Amino acid sequence: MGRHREFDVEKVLDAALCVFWRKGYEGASYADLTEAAGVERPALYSAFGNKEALFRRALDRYYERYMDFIPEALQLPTSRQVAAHILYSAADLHTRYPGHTGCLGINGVLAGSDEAEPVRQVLIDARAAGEAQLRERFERAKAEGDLPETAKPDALAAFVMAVSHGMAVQAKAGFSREMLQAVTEQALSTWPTDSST
Amino acid sequence: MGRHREFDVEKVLDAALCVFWRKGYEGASYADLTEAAGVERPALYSAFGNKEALFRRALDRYYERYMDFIPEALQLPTSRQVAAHILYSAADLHTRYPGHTGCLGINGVLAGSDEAEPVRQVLIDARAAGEAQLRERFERAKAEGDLPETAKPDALAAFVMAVSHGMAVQAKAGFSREMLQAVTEQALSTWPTDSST
DNA sequence: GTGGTTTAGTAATGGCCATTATGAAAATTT
DNA sequence: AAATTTTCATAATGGCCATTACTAAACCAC
Repeated sequence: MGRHREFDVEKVLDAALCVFWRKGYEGASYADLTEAAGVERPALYSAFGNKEALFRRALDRYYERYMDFIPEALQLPTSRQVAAHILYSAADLHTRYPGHTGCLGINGVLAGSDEAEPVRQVLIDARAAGEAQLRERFERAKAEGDLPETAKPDALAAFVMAVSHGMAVQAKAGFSREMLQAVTEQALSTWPTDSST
Repeated sequence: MGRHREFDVEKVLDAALCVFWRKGYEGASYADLTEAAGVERPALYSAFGNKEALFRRALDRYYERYMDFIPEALQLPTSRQVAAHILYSAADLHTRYPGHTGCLGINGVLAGSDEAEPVRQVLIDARAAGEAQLRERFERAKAEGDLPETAKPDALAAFVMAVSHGMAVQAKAGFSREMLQAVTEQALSTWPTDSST
């Protein structure tokens, strides 16, 4: 019973996601969000709670819809393919939409006022979770002989993430996709090979 | 004639630099700045102008005092030493001060409200200038035979900067210096060498 | 010491911010 | 159709923001 919701929650979430992607958490105001979503302020509050909750929902959606290349990559047969898929996909994602370049997780709250600390922590945790998955995948690769005994899975995972994050920063600075692909190729040229093969 | 200034401009600038480093441009309020500097609001305005001008002064100081490893690196004899010096120095700088990790230029304004656009552009330009110097250095290395004919100086410069920026992000997420050094080693592991030597 | 000039510090100003009170409108239930 | 419940939209609220009048104090030249 009661009145029906007149807007599409998913569409509003997509609109909010784009605004946060472009302006970051603190840089995005409710004026920006309502304009992008075409929905009045109180509707956003009643549907999502406060700004932090809205950002978290947008972040979840970001991982679902745009970071799906991570689980894809983890299932590839060799560690090199895993790294290559992640880096090429990141280069693509960070330059795909001229309106919001770079990475939501990084643009979101690298720095900001103390009030944004909880949000910052959420993003740090999300990054750490991704990196942990990658490290485990590389540990498996080492056990399987795909990576040499001398390989350090934690360093390799951190390296792949660092290059990906660095490309996100560069994308925000206006780098072309081709340049980011060249960066990816240079990064992959350092990939260790199993010397016994 | 007239009254003397009672505070040390350099010290105030250092204090402001630290605040911007930690909180970014928009995240730093005048309440933060005056508290850190121990100087009242109007004194900051009369000495530096507005917030943007203060940030620019702090940024200049940042390059002078903390990014001096870039000109140092450019004078080293081989391209590999150049890259190594930059990456190790960045790993060190980004983790040197627990209170303000990462890089001022990146924490500053990766994303934010539209009002911060001019500041964002200043940082983009500063990054681009550094990268251009690096590219020119690698072009020289290629001409000197230190890098092979197949090497792409622009891609190598972008790669070094990407790894450095990525490490800055990771430092902000709490990575240890040791981990960043491992990332650096991985990045340097296949620096192109002149095959004719 | 006095006049002119620069700085210091208090306290204001207007604007934007996230959040919400209030009441009208719409839909479901009885 | 009447009662109830939920959403919608206007407009308010209090807080923090960058910026600045304004007054008092400190210094220099004469």
